[in-house]
Amino acid sequence: MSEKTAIQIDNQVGELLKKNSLSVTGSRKKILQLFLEQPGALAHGDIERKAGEKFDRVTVYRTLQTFVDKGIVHTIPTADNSIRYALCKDECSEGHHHDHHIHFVCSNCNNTYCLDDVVTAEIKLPKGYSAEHVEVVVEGVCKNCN
Amino acid sequence: MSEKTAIQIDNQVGELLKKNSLSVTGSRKKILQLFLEQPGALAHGDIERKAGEKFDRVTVYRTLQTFVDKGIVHTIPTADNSIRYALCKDECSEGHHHDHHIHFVCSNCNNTYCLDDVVTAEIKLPKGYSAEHVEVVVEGVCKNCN
DNA sequence: TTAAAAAAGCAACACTGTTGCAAAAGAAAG
DNA sequence: CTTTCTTTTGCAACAGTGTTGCTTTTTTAA
Ligand SMILES: [Mn+2]
Ligand SMILES: [Mn+2]
Ligand SMILES: [Zn+2]
Ligand SMILES: [Zn+2]
Repeated sequence: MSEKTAIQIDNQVGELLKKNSLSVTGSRKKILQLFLEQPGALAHGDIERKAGEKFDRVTVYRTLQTFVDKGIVHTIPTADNSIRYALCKDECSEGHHHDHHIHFVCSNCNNTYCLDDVVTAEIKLPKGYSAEHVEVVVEGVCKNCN
Repeated sequence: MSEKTAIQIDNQVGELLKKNSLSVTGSRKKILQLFLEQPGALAHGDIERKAGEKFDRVTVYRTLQTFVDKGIVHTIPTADNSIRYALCKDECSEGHHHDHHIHFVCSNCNNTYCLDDVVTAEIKLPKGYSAEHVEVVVEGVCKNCN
């Protein structure tokens, strides 16, 4: 599959917003575009740098929070304490994320990837503990840097 | 095994500091005590609240950083982007942490535990990716809250 | 086109973490 | 125990991050 065209991305952006009953505004289109035109995850800072000249810092925060609430993006915790955001797959619905994939942070290029196809073995917890959610973050060297 | 006495903890604190060639100071003793007299992990805020009336905020930051550098404590990333700190096992040496255990965050009491005995299966990454470090954080209900 | 609802921008603020520097405390030696 | 040297602490100032209340602007829907 080749690179997506600007038109294709634009259509996808509109669809995504409508599907989630969100009004179509400049900041939402711009930020969603950023996610769609590249494969990895974005830190808040990245987004602010790329969209922030045009939009207020507060708007970026509120837009991302809206996307998380609606199940359009999900957050990825990292060791350096900076939240990353990545697009959810279609199955995520409002207030209920289904992202059970693991995340990979490249120590070289610092990009973060959702590895959707990696299956993780069930974890046997000690007696008395019950799991609700498991978060796996792998740090290493990515495909492009290897 | 019963609860540790104040004397026991005090001895342990002294030993730990000497073993790592750190001078024995009020803040280091106090903060190390906090870790030793309870099983879970501590957020920076916790420590600041419990030790901060006596010590400056900056001192707490610097003390924790020193402990991390020396391999006395290790950090635990969490979904809410607040770093937790927990005591390392004996094998950790300066600049080289060996904590390959998983971490458990209770969604009820909000305590964080190191689960040293849980073994995690090897993760099969896609071609081209190589792992250096794997971080597993399980969220659920802990032994005390179940 | 208009009215109602939602979002954006702005200012102000709280919280977190960092740095430089002077004062205080600790370690080592005599 | 006292002196000297080294390390740590406290303080002040600051940068970065995220939040809130309120007003203006934009979007939506009738
Ligand atoms: Mn993901
Ligand atoms: Mn641990
Ligand atoms: Zn890379
Ligand atoms: Zn609990």
